[in-house]
Amino acid sequence: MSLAHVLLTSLLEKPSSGYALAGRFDKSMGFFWNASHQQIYRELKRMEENGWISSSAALDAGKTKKKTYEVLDAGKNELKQWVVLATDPSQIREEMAVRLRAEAILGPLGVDSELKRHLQLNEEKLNLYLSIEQRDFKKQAKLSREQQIQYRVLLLGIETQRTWIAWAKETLALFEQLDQQ
Amino acid sequence: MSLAHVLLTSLLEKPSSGYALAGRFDKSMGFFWNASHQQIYRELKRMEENGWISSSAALDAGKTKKKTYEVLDAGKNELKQWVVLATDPSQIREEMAVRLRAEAILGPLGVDSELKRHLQLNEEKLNLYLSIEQRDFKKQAKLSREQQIQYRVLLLGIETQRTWIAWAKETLALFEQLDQQ
DNA sequence: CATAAATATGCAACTAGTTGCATAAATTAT
DNA sequence: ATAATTTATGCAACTAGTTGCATATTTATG
Repeated sequence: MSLAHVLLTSLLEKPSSGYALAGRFDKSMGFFWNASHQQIYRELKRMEENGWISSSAALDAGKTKKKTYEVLDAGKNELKQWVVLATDPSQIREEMAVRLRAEAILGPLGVDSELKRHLQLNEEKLNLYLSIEQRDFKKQAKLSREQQIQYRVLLLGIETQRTWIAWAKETLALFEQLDQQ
Repeated sequence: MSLAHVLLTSLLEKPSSGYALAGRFDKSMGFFWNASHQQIYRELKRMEENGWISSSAALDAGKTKKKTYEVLDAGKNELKQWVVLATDPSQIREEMAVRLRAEAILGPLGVDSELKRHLQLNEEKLNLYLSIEQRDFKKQAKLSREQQIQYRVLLLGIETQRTWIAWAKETLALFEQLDQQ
């Protein structure tokens, strides 16, 4: 299981409530591993039972039911072990590839409209990544070890988006060409 | 659900037994959407109950319990609908990105060895894709509509691998540099 | 000041995916 | 001949992930 490890990493970066973690998943860690709030709450509960994290009433206690979670030593050790564990690369799930193969065999169905939509979404995502790059990594002259590694992670996102976008544009060009015949 | 649609596409490309589908998932469709044989058998059963596919004893019946599945009209219609359905791009799950962020925050743990191992695996995968490209798409002068689309799908795999490999090499270079300090 | 939106947590029921095991015939190797 | 491997299908139990709902406070908006 990895959601636990994602949450441990996120909590080490900044102790937070379940709600804050869920929010953060829309902007940062969630680019590479997403989860719904229900999944997060359930997992946090399990992790606390395991003794990996501890919860305490937040500073604004009384106002809301907010709990702040912190990583315990047992959680740190678990994460350290996991980081170097030999695991095979996780399976790719590229739905668009399957759709194209269905389009190839079942004749013109019009996947290109969905491809266009995804192209736009991915262009927006790339722009978001690029703005984070500007904000967090381009303004400073010197990056810390931590920042340099975090930048590498962001760059994987940037390069992956660029590749997908270029591929989608060429693929759309092919469909236009095929339609003209 | 999409496994059903992956199987429908695969069966349209070639009517097969569950075992053959599972085998094919290691070489072709499985590059973009993988499933275990248990999942495949269970899903085929459901699809038959839905009236999307029909099974018949294979030609070599008597020898084995093999069943050959074929796509029915209802299955074709289901697939046609699905292809143009507006769905958001599926979530990325890049475990290596999470590991790097854990490494960034918990100090040097040695992720680079696992990164190296994945780099090699991904180089092997790229070579496999390139050999398929040679075999299926580079030798012929003219490609059919179907083949041109299938080639686009393979190219997504090739470009994705190339991007990941280049990124991993640069990331390993960073770790070497960080280690020297 | 009322109401809409955001903050905050969680249960229950479901679907999808994984792991471990069981079975049996056919083919290949020793 | 017999042992090992490959072909072929499947159940049962589990873990992971999704969907729909329920609840309560706090803060912004008209």
